[in-house]
Amino acid sequence: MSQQHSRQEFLPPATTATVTVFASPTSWIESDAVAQCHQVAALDGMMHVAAMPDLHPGKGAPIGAAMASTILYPFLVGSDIGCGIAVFPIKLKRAVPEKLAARFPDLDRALDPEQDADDPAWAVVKGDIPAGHVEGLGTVGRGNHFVELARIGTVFEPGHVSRLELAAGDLVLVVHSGSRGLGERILRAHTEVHGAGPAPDPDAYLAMHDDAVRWGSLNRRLLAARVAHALGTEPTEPIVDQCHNLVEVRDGIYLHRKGAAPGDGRDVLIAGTRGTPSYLVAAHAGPEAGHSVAHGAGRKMSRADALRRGRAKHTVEELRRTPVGSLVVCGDRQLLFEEAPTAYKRIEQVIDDLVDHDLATPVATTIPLVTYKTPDLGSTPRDRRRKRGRS
DNA sequence: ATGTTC
Repeated sequence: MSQQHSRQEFLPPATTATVTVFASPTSWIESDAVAQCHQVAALDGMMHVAAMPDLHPGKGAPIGAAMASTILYPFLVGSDIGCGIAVFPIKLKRAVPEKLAARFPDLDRALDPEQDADDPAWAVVKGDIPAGHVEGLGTVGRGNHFVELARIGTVFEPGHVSRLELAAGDLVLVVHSGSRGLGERILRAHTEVHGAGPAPDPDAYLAMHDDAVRWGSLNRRLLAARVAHALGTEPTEPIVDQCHNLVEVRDGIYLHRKGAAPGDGRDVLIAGTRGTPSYLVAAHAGPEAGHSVAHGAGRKMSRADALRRGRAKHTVEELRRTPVGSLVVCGDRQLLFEEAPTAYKRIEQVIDDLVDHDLATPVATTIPLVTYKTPDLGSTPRDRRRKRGRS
């Protein structure tokens, strides 16, 4: 027995995890990202890596993948535990992008439980704030996060859309945000001791992880409520709220999702870009796909490349007023270039790949009207203080 | 991605 044991140490792992890429051969998939999938596949305990058509390289681990393992690796979820996309119906009498863009509240400023005690957005908080973490509550964050006012565009599945009590032309708020500093703190606490190694006490990690997932969902509700009130209407319950950075325990296996949304019989909003439609899909992914679907268009360029190439190719004005006629509220010029639609893959190709692999059925598109990322240029600190005073 | 950078 001991002989058998020692012999195995000189052999390759008995089982090498499978890697499946759910994309067509012509889809834009960087070889670096596929290489990362194979690095993940070589980890102890790894069983299967399912790469989504929005796959792109991440920091250490690929983004746009579901990874099933007998061992829990916190770095495969990353720091933004609980990040996800929620969709909230919203009713407005008129939707003129210019007028509405000016009314968005400052979503870089956290809701303070004492100073903002009378803010009506608090009504969406039913129980305790997860982990008691009030820092950054109600803020959208940076990177690819946003709050978007959009209208339902093409309807592919009329029955499904009417079951959601929606119709073409109706307005929705799409909120993409995560757990801000909380998830970052949870990953850092692990990494400082164990690096990219497994969680020594998976249940202890999962308890903190679950807090971050709940916090992210609550934060998306708070963001939607802040915007709804600022636009003169009441908050609603989300019709969709799927988290794409999390680990799910399934039949005793840890299914890590990093930029992959739960796709087993659920509706998912797959984000396009700040200038193209997004797709609401009915997801029906099986085990081969890690029960998952894509979470967005997926980056085609690194942030550095997008900034360098974008400055040569685009003006700030054309990025703020997009091809679909929407406005982008983003006072951070660098972020505006990093998040340019041309820095992303074509969302239609991502959706086609999901459909071709029978992972999802398109239900409807959402067309942006106003995408809020961070307070606008020309909005000085004094302007923002005055705006707060009014709201 | 991030209570981040010099």
